[in-house]
Amino acid sequence: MAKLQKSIDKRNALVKATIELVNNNGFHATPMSKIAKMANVSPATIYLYFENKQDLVNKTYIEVKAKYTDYAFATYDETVPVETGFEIIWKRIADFKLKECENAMFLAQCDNTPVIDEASRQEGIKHLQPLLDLWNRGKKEGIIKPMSDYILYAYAINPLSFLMISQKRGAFTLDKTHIEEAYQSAWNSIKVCK
Amino acid sequence: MAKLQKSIDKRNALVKATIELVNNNGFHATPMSKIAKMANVSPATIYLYFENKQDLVNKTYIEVKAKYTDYAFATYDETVPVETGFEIIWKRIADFKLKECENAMFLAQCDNTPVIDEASRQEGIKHLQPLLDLWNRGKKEGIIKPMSDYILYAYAINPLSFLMISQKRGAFTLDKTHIEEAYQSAWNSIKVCK
DNA sequence: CAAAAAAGAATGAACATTCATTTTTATATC
DNA sequence: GATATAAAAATGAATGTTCATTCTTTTTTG
Repeated sequence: MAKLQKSIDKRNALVKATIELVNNNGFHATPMSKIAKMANVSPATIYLYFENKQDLVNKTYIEVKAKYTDYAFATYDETVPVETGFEIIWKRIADFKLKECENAMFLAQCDNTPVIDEASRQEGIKHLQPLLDLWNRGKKEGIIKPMSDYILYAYAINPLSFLMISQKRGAFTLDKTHIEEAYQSAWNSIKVCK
Repeated sequence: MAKLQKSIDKRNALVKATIELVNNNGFHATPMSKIAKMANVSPATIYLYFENKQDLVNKTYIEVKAKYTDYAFATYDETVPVETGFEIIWKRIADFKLKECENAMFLAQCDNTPVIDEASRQEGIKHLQPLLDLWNRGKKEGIIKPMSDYILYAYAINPLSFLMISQKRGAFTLDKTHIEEAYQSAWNSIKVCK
């Protein structure tokens, strides 16, 4: 196998192990030695790819966040009507939270704790711009309530994180019907009522 | 001062210090020594009140959760109409998240990470029953959508956590108008549309 | 065979918890 | 009410472990 590919594989294995261990044990209980073991690598090797533990977690966060937004906007075309566009993006995000559960869990944990550098957090937010643009268009057209993007995100998108975590904890199961109900709730919370 | 009162004060100081340090640094970066220092107590003293670090965090979680639900339902009277009851509880919760920011932040962090024992988590959920009862009544009366309590909570209540965290991070400020907008979004997401 | 990558062992710091003493409190006695 | 004393509470200093990171050596690659 080519040297470069091997390096990429090793790096990916480290990122994957980090996600898995942090998800299951929390940041406080995932030592570098365990990450190394899970990635089949010596602890020292981690430091060839990352500066230190904080750097490893920051970079993992940014990469997962990028994966998330790439997925979210993959099928979105900004020429589409606002309501359609919102549904497309929303359903993709819901899909991501269901299918890429490990990645989504990791983001949820990072977004609610102080484990991530402020700089890396800012970096992660950037990629969300297409959704904010869509909302701005919706506001101008009088379709979406003229509220802060934070409130829109809190009601339209963030509830999915809560549902995903509940599902992961085994408290309840998120099926097709639930997703449809959730979508209606999301849309009802941000659309202008006629 | 009476001996008993002094003990209570010391225990409270420990709980308070735990909340503050975990909020600001995360669980992984709050050693017992710092908790002790902030509470003006010797590290050894912590072990007179709590079994170990895990126990300290679990107990802190349960106590804060109880404070949260006590506050939420303090002015609620279950004979009131569903919509009124929901508004009363919702506004109290919003109030709590704004005024008891430290406590609310701590809960948000615990609810999104694996730092809390499953048993303690279960214990914390119990106190939410009055809200679930209200929702059941609303469902029977055809006022509230017949959805899982998890979905209702995800849309009606959980967004406040996201808004509070955003506010704490300085990203935006939650004022009276925002709260009113948020309330409307919450209600719109769970009410049956006529 | 030289350079790069990886490894395992070593290092030193940080930490949770315990231990041996000291201090405080409550009670009993005068 | 003052004093003595036993029990309880609290302490600061160990203890032993775990951990992130580095160092030296070995292995792999081109």
